[in-house]
Amino acid sequence: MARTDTRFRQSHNAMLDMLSGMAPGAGLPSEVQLAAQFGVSRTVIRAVVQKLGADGILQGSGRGKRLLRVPKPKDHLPLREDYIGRDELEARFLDWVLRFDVPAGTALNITQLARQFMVPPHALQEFLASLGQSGLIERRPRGGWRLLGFTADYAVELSEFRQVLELNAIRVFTTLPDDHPAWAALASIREEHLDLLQRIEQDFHDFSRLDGRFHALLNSVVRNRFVAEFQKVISLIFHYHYQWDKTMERFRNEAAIREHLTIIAALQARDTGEAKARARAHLATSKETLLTSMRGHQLA
Amino acid sequence: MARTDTRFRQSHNAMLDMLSGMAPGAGLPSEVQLAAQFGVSRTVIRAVVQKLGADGILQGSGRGKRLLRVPKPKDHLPLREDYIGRDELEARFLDWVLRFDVPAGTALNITQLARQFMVPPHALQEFLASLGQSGLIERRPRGGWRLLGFTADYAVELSEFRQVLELNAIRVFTTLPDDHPAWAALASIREEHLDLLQRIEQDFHDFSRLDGRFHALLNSVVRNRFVAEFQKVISLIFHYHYQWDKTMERFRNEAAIREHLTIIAALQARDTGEAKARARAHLATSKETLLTSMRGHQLA
DNA sequence: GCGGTGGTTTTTATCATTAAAGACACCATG
DNA sequence: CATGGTGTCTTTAATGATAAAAACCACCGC
Repeated sequence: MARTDTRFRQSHNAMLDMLSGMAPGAGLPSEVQLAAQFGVSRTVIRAVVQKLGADGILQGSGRGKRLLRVPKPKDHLPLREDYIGRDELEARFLDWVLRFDVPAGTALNITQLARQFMVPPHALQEFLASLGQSGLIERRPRGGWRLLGFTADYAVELSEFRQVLELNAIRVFTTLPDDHPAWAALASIREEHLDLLQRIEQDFHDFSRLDGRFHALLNSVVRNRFVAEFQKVISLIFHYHYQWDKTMERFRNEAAIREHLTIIAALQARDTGEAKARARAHLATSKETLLTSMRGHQLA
Repeated sequence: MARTDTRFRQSHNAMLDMLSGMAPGAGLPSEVQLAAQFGVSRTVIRAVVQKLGADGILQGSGRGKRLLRVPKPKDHLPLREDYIGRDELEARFLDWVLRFDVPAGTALNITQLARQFMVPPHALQEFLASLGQSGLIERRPRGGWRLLGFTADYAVELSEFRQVLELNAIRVFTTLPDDHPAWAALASIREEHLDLLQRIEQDFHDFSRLDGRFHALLNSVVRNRFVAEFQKVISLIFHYHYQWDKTMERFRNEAAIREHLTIIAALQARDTGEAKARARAHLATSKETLLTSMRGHQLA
């Protein structure tokens, strides 16, 4: 088999479901209508109709198709639920790389990884290529891939780049007109910070997501596809590391919340210099956290 | 045939060349030595030796291989010089997209493009995936690719991103210690600017390359793989557009040189604020040039 | 014992196959 | 005669198969 016939099977079963609601002898809609209804091409519909004819469920051909007998549950075709989507592949792969700190320079094995992640080798190949620009992966001269690894160097450069983007975002933020929706969002997220600070003893775990949303908000005011693209990578990696370093988590998070609040205050006061300074301090601690988290993890 | 046997053919011919310098009856080096010498695996060497044996050039097997007759030029295997490299593919593709302004939203046809660019479809697929993060291309839901196109929006965002990176580079530059080699490079490139200014009437075409090197120097002080990666894309696109817009080229270039010189002067005076301001002005004109160049090209 | 060779396994790039999508022309029916 | 439907065919991209290349291992001869 070449391409998977998932589409055919799904349409087949959907057609059975439709036919179940009809009386024997009733006529069918036209092929074009069926195709539009199921969101597939006419080719698929025709294949389904032909199979149903062979199975004795439909009778006649062309315009004169009629329902011969009501389909039974057994007529449904089983469909294999293999193959995960691209997003899940990304999550699983990063999880694998970051969690089991694969040593830098490891040669990656396409087929093995493809089996491991339950994707066709082809899809993995494409995924690795798309990761190429993130600097985590390198093409070997003659075939194959090499994992450059998530090294301390990488973390430092990532943090520095993040700082460049985020300081720029803050500069842009302070120049926004007062009626810009971002100001309302900022006030709202400030409330959330205060709220979480109140119940920090129990709910300090919630900070990771709040942190992600806060930084996303800051960067959202920069309408730039390149920034957005990098932001995705950055937040992903920081998010993953947050899940590890459990040391002092409660205190780290409380300190981070307070740092966020000083940034918010400076922004609301339209004090660019102060906001930048506060953000610099916050990003510096964030970078340190990332680095110590990595060191701790390498020992484990 | 699955993989191309280019490697085999090259080794085969290289081996013939080596044998030409030997006398009939002479013994051969070991397989491992030959493999190391030609930079291929033993498998290839063994295949070559077997073929040469079948062709009556070598005799015996294993340790006892001897040269039977001196090979003739006709024994050389022809090797197909198809298939360009990855760098040339990148150049050709960008050239195609930027030059023939393909309308935004065009669906790309893998096989057709692969033929057009003389690469195996597989390689093109991987190339497109690697371009995914540059924002020029998008994966269609069910197979295929869509060219998002080099629109005015794209150019604006690219320019803005460039500005963020470059202003940061300038900030870093002014903090460099006096004995950093970048200062010498800066002085040297300043001389080149002055030199070109002298002979601007004839040689204004040389500016494009000088411009590229100037901006590369600025960014080189930021040791960051993400910056470097983006710098590649940016300089590529700006370089391509420089080749088009011939209107006022002589005057544009002279003005740009003078702008460069003011930036250099501010840097050498360690005046961060002034350098940033000058750079901002320069990048603004550069952006305008890019945009007008695009408008002009769309009319053509 | 050591270097070399033969055989075998693993892995990756390409090829051939096939499902899906779309285009076109003809036919039936009002 | 016009409109909508169907049959046939072409094009395209995903996938399984496959061969080349590299790596591994065990054995042999000196």
